Amino acid sequence: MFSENLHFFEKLSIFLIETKIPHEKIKFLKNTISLKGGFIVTNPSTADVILTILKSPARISRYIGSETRKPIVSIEWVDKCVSKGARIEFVDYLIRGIEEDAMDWTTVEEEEEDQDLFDEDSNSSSSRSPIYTSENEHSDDGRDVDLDPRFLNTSYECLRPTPLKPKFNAKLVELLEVIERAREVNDQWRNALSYRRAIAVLKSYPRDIISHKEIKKIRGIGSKIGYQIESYLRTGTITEAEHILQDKRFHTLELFASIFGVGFKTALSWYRKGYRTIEDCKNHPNLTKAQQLGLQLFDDLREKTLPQNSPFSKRRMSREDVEEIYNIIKENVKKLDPGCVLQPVGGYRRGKELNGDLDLIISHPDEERVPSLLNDVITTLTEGGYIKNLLYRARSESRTGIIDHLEKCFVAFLQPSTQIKRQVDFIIATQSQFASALVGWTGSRQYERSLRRYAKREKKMVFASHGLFTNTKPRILIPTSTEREIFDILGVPWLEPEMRNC
DNA sequence: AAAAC
Repeated sequence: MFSENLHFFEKLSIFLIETKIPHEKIKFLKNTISLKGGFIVTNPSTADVILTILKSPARISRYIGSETRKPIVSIEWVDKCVSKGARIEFVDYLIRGIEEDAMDWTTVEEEEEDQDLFDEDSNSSSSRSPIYTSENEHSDDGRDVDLDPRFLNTSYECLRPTPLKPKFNAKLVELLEVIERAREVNDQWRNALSYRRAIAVLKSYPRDIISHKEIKKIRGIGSKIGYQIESYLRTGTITEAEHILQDKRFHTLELFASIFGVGFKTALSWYRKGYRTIEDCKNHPNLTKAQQLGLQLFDDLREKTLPQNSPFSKRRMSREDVEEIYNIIKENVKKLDPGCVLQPVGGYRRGKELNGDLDLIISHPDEERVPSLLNDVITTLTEGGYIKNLLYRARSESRTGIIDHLEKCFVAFLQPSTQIKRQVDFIIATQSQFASALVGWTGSRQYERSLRRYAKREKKMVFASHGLFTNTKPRILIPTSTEREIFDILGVPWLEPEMRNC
């Protein structure tokens, strides 16, 4: 005879930790709470209950400070109340009850030490609670689906093949890439990394994701991205990605960061100064040497970080463009010294159709010849009228401002057929460095990241583009002569360059 | 801070 209690949150004051909850979901929670008679408070000490999606006590304590006398409850509790039409007990949703001792949870913060290495948004699949329950309990994407057995569920991307163009989940990958770029351009690299890793999973997954239950079993996809994927499965899109694509600020930041010599921090600071166009940037008072060149050559080199479908990137190189340039360089370098060994690397070697630059390793069997090699190559190609500008140069002996210990030079190279200046990166390696330079400069960025992490954590070795070392006090070089040998020593499966596109 | 994978 009782009708449903429509105000089952009556007089309940709630403090909501919004961190890691997708915007949509926050809106839904706030709406539901006030609709059902509850209210949101901005101070945890005035709340009856604290709602969160977070699971790490150390993490939660950052948002509620020393407040330990309140129950902390998972946001799923709200979903459950809605579906039951009544306020239900906290018990099954308690992250921390009131009686519990505050001691064990204001302590440890060590989980963060591996920041570069571990995705803050990831979790081990076993310890995960079912947080993906949507407001729509009857959506048909909720089937419990096992992971595809062909998929290697690991957080090391270098252990599984990742093709350049995913056969599955392509639209989803595209949307998540938008969000990843937005994070990157906003200088949230840790968060961008979370997306990067989720994208890598989806690109290597051997079939379309069909259920959010499937997603939560995958290592490397945490709660927030899991939610976004769930909403993608329901609606066919991710609203945040759609919003980003409409956002002028995002496009401007991407444009600025695509200037050679301008990174995300500078792009942000210029945007905050009110700059909106490339012309605005040109008037900036103290441009660095690199930025002056980047702006001067902007129309030639504009493709640095811009994705293929960006309105600003029309000048990426086809494989034929790259080959034209490569053949010219090869001819001239061989004429200079027939002993030189040339090896194109980077995205071109991984099979990319459209490339922003050409990365080229040059080596020589004679160690004595190597130190003068780069100068000679640059001189020859400059005299030949090909190299028009030097963009960046790093000598192996300089200790600061060096990407790795290999000598290298980035130049603007005039492509004869198009008369467009293209970026060519020369990397010099001795014969003993050649194999690791090959592995290190073929990429992808994410592949290299996971390879180094795997070497360090699983094998107690340090992999760098100039060599493989033991991870000991004085590092000891482990000699390698081929790419396969490096893979064997590290114990990672051999992957063709085309399968390192994570 | 930026250049690279």
